[in-house]
Amino acid sequence: MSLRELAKVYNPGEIAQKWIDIWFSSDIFAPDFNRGSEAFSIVLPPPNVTGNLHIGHALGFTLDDVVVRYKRMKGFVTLWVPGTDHAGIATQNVVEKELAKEGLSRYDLGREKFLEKIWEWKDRYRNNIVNQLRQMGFSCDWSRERFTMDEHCSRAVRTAFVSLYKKGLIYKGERIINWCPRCKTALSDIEVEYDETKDKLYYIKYPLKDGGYITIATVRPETMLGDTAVAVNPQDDRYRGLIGKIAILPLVGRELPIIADEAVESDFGTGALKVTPAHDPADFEIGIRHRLDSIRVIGLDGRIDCPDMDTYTGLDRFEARKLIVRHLEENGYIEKIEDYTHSVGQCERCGTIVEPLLSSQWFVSMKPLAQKALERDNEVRFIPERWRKVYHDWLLNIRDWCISRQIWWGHRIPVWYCGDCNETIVEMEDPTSCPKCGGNNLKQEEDVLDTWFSSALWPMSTLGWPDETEDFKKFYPTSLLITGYDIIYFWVARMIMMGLEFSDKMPFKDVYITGLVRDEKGRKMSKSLGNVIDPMEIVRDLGTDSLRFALTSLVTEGQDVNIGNEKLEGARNFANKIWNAGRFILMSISDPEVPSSLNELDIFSRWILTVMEETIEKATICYDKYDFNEITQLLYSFFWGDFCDWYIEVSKILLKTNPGHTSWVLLTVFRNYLKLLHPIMPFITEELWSYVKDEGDDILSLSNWPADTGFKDQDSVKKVNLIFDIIKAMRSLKQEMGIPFEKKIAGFVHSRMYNELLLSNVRVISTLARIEPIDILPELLPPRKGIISNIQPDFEVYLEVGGVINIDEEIERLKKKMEEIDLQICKIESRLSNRDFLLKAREEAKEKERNRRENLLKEKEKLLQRLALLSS
RNA sequence: GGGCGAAUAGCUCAGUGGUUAGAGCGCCUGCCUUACAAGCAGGAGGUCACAGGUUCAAGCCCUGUUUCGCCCA
Repeated sequence: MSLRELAKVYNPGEIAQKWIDIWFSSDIFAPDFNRGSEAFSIVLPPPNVTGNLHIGHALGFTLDDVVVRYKRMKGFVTLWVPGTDHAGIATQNVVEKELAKEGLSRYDLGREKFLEKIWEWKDRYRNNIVNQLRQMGFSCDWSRERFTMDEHCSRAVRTAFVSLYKKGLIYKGERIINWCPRCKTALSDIEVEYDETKDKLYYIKYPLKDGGYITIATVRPETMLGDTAVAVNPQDDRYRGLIGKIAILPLVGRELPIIADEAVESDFGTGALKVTPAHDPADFEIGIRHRLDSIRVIGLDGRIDCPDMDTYTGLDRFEARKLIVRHLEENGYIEKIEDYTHSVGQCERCGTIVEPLLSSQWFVSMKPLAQKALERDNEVRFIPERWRKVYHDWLLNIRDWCISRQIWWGHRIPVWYCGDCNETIVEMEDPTSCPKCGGNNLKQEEDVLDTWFSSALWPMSTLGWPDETEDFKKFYPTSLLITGYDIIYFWVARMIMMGLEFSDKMPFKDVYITGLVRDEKGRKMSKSLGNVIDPMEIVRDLGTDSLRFALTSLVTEGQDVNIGNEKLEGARNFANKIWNAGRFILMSISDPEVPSSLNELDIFSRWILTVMEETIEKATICYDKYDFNEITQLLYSFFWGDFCDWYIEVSKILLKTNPGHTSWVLLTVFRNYLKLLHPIMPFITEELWSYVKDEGDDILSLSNWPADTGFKDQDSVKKVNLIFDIIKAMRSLKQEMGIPFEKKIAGFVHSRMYNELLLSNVRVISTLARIEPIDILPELLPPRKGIISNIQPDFEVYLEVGGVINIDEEIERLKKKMEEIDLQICKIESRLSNRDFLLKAREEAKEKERNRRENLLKEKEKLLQRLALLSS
C-alpha cells in the first residue's frame, strides 16, 4: 500500500488516461476461461461509422458495461464483442456531401473510386468511435472487434441471403415502395416518419362521358396524371348508379372507369376516390383487384415524368401541383379547396417527403419468420415486460421487408442475371458462367442490401456464424441486449427472427429496453433547441465516472431519462467525496491489524461491517435485477450517509485508541465498497484500489466480487443507532437555540436501559455533538433554569443553554410535543380498537402498531414526568 | 381511430398494500471543524391530478374523468 498523498480535489482526466492505457494495451477483457464455467456475453449494439457517440449510446453502453463488469467480477466467463455498423444511406450521404464541397458527385468518381473514398472515411471514423468507447471505459474485448462489412460479416450476410432466397423467402417484385427522391433509394416501411402536416384538400370535378360530373377529393392533385380509375364504395347510395360508367380525366382526357371497391371510405371527402395505382399504396391494391393500369408519372428525382404531358414533365412534384391546380381552376374543374391536416411520410434520414412509387425491388417474406418468433415467444425476456406487446403488435401486422437500396455503400446483393437466357443466379460463390445456358454474359445486381439486414445477423456473425466456432458454441445465444425502444422494430425483432431462422435459437435471453435520453425538462435533444449534451464534452469537463454514475442513477424501468447539469454535477461531487474519503484513509491509517474475531471489535466497527454486509447483499440483488437506479441510491447513501458521515467521523476517535483494528476496518470497508461501485465508476475505483489493495491483488477490473463474510451484528446496529440518535438530538437542540455547532456547551444524557453503553461511548457522543462536558445521569435531571431537553422513548438529552431559555418556554416546548404525541397515540388506539383490523390484519402489522403505541406511551410518560418536575 | 406510458416537495425523479411518503438539486439558518466549501451541521417545504370503488388498511389494486407525452393506423 502506498501512502502517497492524493490531490485535494479529484482530477478525473489524468487518472482516466492512465487506466485506458493499461486496460486496452493488452487484451485483458478477453474472456478468461479459467474463471469459471458459466458464460456471460453481450454484443455491442454497433454505432454507425458516420460520426461520434451521442448521449444515447453513452446510456445504453454504460448499462452494458455496468452489467459486464459486474458479471466478470462475479466469476462468469465474460465476453463483450464490440464493433461498428456501416450505416449504408447515412454514411454514403455524409461522404457525398464531402465530395459536393469539391463540386463532385459519386457518379463523377464511379462506383469503385467512390467506395474507396467511403472506406477511407470508415477507417477514420471507426478509429474515432473506438477511441470514444475506450474513453468511456467500456470493457469490450477489442481482439474480437467486428465491422458489419468486414469479410466475415459479409459472408454471414451472403449465407443468409442465399438461404432465404433458396427457401423462397426472398423475392423480387414490383411493389409500391417508399422512395426518397433526395437519397434516391427505396426505404423500408419503418424508415419513414409520419408528421402531422397542414395541407389542402382539393375537390376536383371529373366530367362523366355521358354528361354531368363526379367530384373527387385529393391532397395530391399532381398525381392525377397517373389516374386510371375513379372508385366509390359499393354501399354508397350516392354513386351506385355511376358504377360502370366512364369519367374523363381533366387536363389529360384519359377515360377512367368508375369502379366499386370496399376500401373507399364514404365519409372522406366526397366519397369518390381518384385511383393512382403507381403512386399510392392503397390505390395500388385497388389497382390489383380491378386489373387497372399503373402509370408512373413521377420519376426517381421527384419530378414529373409524363411523356404525354410536356407541360408538366420536368417540374418538381410540388411545383407541378401548383401549376395543375391553376390549370384546373382556369378550366372550372375545381369545386372547392379546404384546409386539411394529415400525416405526411418523410425520410427518416433526411426529412424529404417520401414518394410512394411503383418500383422493382427485393423483399423478404416476413410472415413465416414472424410466425416462428411468435411461437417461440416464451424464450425471450423483455424488461420491462410491457415492451413485449409492442413487439408482438408489429409481428402480428408485419409487412414484407424491402431490403434493396439504390446506393453503393453496403453489401451488394449477391444476385447475377444472365444476359443471354435471363436466368437469375443466387449462390454462395460468385458465378463465372450461367448454369443454364453456359454463357459468360453475367451481370451482378446493382443494388445493395438494407443496412439492417446485416444488423439483424449481428449477434450471430460477431460470434462466428455461419461457422460453428468455439466462440459461437460458448457464447451464443448471448445473455443480454440493452437498447432503446425506438429500434424494437428495426433491430430487436429482426435479430430475433433471423436468430430463430438460422440458429434455431433466440439470439439473447434478456432484452432490456431503455428510455430515450432527454434534457432536464424532458425535451428531446435537438440541434435546433441547442440542448444537446455531448457525452465527450462531459467526459472532458466532469469525468467519465460522473457521466456514467449520473446516467445509471437515472435509469428506472422503461422511463425516459432526463439529464441535466445538476445531475452531472451531483455525480461529480460524489466522485470527489469518494476521492477524499480515500485520501483520508491513506492519510490516517497505520498498520492494519486483522482482528482475531470480529466480535472483539468496538461497537461502531461491528456496526459498519454489518451495514456493509447488508449493502453487499442488496447491491448484488440489484445488479442481478438490472435495477440501475436502485443500485446507485444504495451505494450513494451507504457511502455518504453511513460510511463518511458517521463511521469516518467516529474513526477519528477510534484511531487514537485502537489504530490497528480501526485501520483494518476502514480499509476493509473501503476496499469492498470500491468493488461494489466499480462497475459503475470504473476509473476512480480502479485508481483508489491501486493505493489500498494488498500487494498480491490484481487490478480491480479483474478482481472478484466481495466475498460474503456472513458477519451481522444486529445488536450493534440497534445500539449505534441509539447513540447516533442522541447525537442528532443534541445537534438539533443546539441549532434550535441558535448556538453554533462548533461552540461547546455542557450536556446530560439519561437512558434507563443503556446507561452503560453511554458511559463507555461518552467520548464519541461528546465529540460528534460538540457537547462538553457530558454527564451520563443515572436518572432524570431535576429542573433547572437554562436547561433545554429532548425527550425520546429510549433516552433524554439536556443541554445547558444558559440564559437563552427560561422554564416557561421549556414547558411550552414540551407541551407542544405532548400534543403531537397524543395525536399519534389517538390514531393508533383507534386502529388497535378496530375489530376488523384485529381480526383480519397480519400479525406483523398488529405487532408493529402495538410496539409503536408502547414507545409513544413511554415517551409521553417521560414528558409528563419532566413537565411535573418543571412545574413544581 | 387503436394501443402504451406519465401525473408524488419549487425543479428532476424514486417509492415490494402496512408507522409520520423519500433522494438529489434549489431554498432558509449557522459553520472555511486538518479527508472533502465539489464540504459540514440544522431546518422549512406534500390534499401523492380528479371522482368513485375494492380492502381492516390505498401514493400503490380496480373503474371512470382530465391533462401531457409516445407508438401504430
